[in-house]
Amino acid sequence: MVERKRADLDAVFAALASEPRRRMLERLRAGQANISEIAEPFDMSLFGVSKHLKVLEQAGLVRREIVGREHRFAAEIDAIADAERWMQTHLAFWHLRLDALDKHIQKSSVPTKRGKKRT
Amino acid sequence: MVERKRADLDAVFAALASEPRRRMLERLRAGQANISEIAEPFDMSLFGVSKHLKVLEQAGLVRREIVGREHRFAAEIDAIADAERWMQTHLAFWHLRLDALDKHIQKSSVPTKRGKKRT
DNA sequence: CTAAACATCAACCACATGGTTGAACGAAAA
DNA sequence: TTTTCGTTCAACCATGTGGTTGATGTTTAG
Repeated sequence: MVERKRADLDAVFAALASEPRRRMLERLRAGQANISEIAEPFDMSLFGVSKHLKVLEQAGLVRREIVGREHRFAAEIDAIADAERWMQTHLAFWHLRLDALDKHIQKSSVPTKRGKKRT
Repeated sequence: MVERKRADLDAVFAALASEPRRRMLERLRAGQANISEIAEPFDMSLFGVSKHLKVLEQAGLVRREIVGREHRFAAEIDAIADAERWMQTHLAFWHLRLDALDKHIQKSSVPTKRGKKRT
């Protein structure tokens, strides 16, 4: 197995909790880019963009490759996949519970007041 | 259509970017609970927990129902589903691109130096 | 060599976040 | 009514975040 370090969910979710950063990720879906290119559509200082990219990098959402005087960034998939897994699990448990509730409702649809509901 | 207001992704992701809050959500998968019950496993003041729950509530991740002197919380699914959708989309684009790259590699596996790669 | 391009650094500001405490308030139980 | 329970409020503190600027450092181009 690839000894990939488990993504820090706190960092991943925090990095995603910013519209500019999500847009930068979307930008990188089209291929790699350097900071100036990434900064282009934003009304923000270059250094501001650089800071955002550092957040994404530390969360493992992008990879930086320094080539001469430019820093080229590329989207990274594993971190986001980990976060997605947490959500999937959460949703799965949720649906399990809804199913259970459904069954419960069907059972107690008989109007005899026998079952004591705790809620 | 249910006129459900689009979840604010910033708020949802930010709310999820905290281990205590994720644990609280996990707790609520087992059913609703009031603040004291939710606070039980945490080494934190009641008011601290209350603040976390407010964050979850404002992100639309939980629903609060005031019953007498207690505030009962229940997990809410739509907001998380929205965030999950963003991730799904992101991953989908990613895989599309990987597929395209695969094809490109297969094409250019013939050693004639015809295709000009821009990267 | 000199100049331009790409990016960083340190310092700063304003504001949000995560946590505490002690006082207070409304509802329920005695 | 008095007490207790569940929770909020205001105030406070420390730290993190999002943004700026001006100076600096490297790499490439002229």
